[in-house]
Amino acid sequence: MEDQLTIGEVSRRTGVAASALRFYEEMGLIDSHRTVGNQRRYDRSSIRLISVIKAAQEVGLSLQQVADALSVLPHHRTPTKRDWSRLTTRWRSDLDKRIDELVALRDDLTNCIGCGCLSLRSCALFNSGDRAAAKGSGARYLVGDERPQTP
Amino acid sequence: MEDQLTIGEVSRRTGVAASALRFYEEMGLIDSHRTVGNQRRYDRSSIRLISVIKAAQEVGLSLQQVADALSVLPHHRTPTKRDWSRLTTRWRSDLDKRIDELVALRDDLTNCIGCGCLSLRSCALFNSGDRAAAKGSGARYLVGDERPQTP
DNA sequence: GTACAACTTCAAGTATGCTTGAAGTCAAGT
DNA sequence: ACTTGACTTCAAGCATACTTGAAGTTGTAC
Repeated sequence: MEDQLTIGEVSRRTGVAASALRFYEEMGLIDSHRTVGNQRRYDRSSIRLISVIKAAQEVGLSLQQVADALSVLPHHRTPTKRDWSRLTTRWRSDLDKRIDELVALRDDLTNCIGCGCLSLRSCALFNSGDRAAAKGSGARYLVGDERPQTP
Repeated sequence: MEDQLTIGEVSRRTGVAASALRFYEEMGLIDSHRTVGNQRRYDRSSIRLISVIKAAQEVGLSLQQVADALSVLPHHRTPTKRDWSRLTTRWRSDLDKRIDELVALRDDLTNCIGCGCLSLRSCALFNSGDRAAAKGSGARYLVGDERPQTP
């Protein structure tokens, strides 16, 4: 065994199915080179990359978003510390935002449990349209059933 | 306008498309009754329920999971405080878990940014297989590229 | 009483993220 | 050399979560 991994080895080590690895390659997320007999061989660094992909998915990014993010990495040379740093810094802020959203949701839920207000119109959970709307295009996840400024 | 909402009204107030509402109904997530002319009419309380569904999706639950969770609510009578409480308490712990996972991921990512270790084998991000594995069936999101106990 | 938007069902289509299967090729051990 | 498991491509299939479109019906406003 040289410093090259077969798709099976990569699959076993990452827990990602071989079919998924081929799919990722097709999507441009990872790459490999071929043996004379046309079989894929992976650098060890691919394992890292795949871990990062999985982490990003965990955060809730789509493969397309991951692909976009990865495009900041130089494809033709080994990424440097700085390259990775740029990427992970970006993701960290996505992650921060996502965590904040979930924490806000948790707080609402907690209040609602405390006050039993799911049957009440004053409940934060059901009047959080403003906060959600203020967040922008995503996350309009909660909408009140009262229209504050209507007849 | 009585205390009954048309599908269009519900759609506008929740931000959920009418087609999605029909879909939810088919999935057994929500229900409605019909006019003499076979059009759907919704109780105001449906808005609440739909908000809860959206919140649950935000947390990362599938519609099936939401359906399962909602099945604890009595379908034939108006849910009480206690009923809602049971549901939201359950989700809260899911949410807590999810937040913990993301926070752990963020910490790893932060460390990795600090140390630039994405090229190093000592990196927490790439050696967190144990922690991830210990979490159970979900979330095996990070796998090291070193096999600690192999030749 | 008629116009017209809003509703109805049902079938098919879309996007994402893969998996499965068929049919064939490669690599490594004996 | 031969076997056998691992690999290859390509097409089709699947689950989730809907959307779209066709063809027809309802409800409200004038």
